[in-house]
Amino acid sequence: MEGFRRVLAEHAVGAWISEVTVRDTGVLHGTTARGLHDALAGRSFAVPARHGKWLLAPTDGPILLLHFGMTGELHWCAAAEPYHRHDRVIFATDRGDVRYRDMRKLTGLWLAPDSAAADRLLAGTGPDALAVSKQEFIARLTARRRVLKGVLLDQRVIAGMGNLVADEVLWWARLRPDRTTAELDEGALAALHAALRQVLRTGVRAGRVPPRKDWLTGHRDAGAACPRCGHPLRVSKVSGRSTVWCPHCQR
DNA sequence: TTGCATGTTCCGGA
DNA sequence: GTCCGGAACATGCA
Repeated sequence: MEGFRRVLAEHAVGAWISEVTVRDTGVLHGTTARGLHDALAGRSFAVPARHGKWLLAPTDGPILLLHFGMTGELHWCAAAEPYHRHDRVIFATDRGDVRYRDMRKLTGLWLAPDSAAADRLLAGTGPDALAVSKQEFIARLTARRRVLKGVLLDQRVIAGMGNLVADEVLWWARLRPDRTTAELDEGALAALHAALRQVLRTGVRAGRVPPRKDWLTGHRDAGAACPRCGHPLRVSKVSGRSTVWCPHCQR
C-alpha cells in the first residue's frame, strides 16, 4: 500500500494525464470507462495520500480512489512497455504510464468529484492504524467484546491491517488470536498497540510486510517452527480467516 | 479436479 | 441491534 503511494509520489505528481485506457471494466466502481476518461484526461496528478488500505490520488479536478484487494499493484512504466496481462487501467501521462494491475479484481477504482465525495466513500472506515493514538486504539478496541483477530481485521474499527499483518501484530504482542478484547488488561492492550506500530512502521519503511526470518511472516506453512521459541506453529481458522500463531508464546 | 489464497461485502443464524 | 462464520466475487496455483 505504502509502496504504491510512493509510486505516485515519486513519479506522477504534476504529471499531465493524456489518456485513460480501461482494459477491463470489472475494476470500475460507480463509473464507466468513458466516465473515468472524461473526468481525468487533461488533469494532473496531485500529492497522493493513504488511509488504511485506500490510496487517494487527487488531481487538479476529481479524486481517484484505489483499493488493491489481495492481488492489486500500481506500476510506473514507460509508455512503450508492453501491457501486462493483468493491467486493467492505464493512466498515460506526459512522463509515462501509471498502471493499475490486478489479477483477481476483488476491489478496484472509485472516482470522487470532490473531497466531500471522497470522504463519503471512506465514511465507514476507521482511523488509519498508524495515526491512531494508544488511548484511541484501546477505546475503539474495547468498545465491544470482540475476538482479537476479528477486531484487528475490521476496517471500521482500525483501518490498514490485513490478515498477515494482524497475525504478525498478535505474535509480537504475544497474544492468542482467539482471545477477546474483554479479557485484556491495560498492559496487554498497550503491548498490542506497540506491536502494531512496530510492525506497520517497519512495513511502511520497506514498502511492504518484510519477509524476515525473525518475523512470523514467511512461516505460514503447516509444521513451521516459531521463530522466537522454536515450538511448532499452529495453523487454523480464527474469525473465518486462516491464522498462524504460536501456542507456546502467545497466551 | 479440488481446495485454498494477502480483501470486502452480504447474508443467515445465534 | 450485535457478532460471527460462511459464501460470493475472479483468478491462479498446488
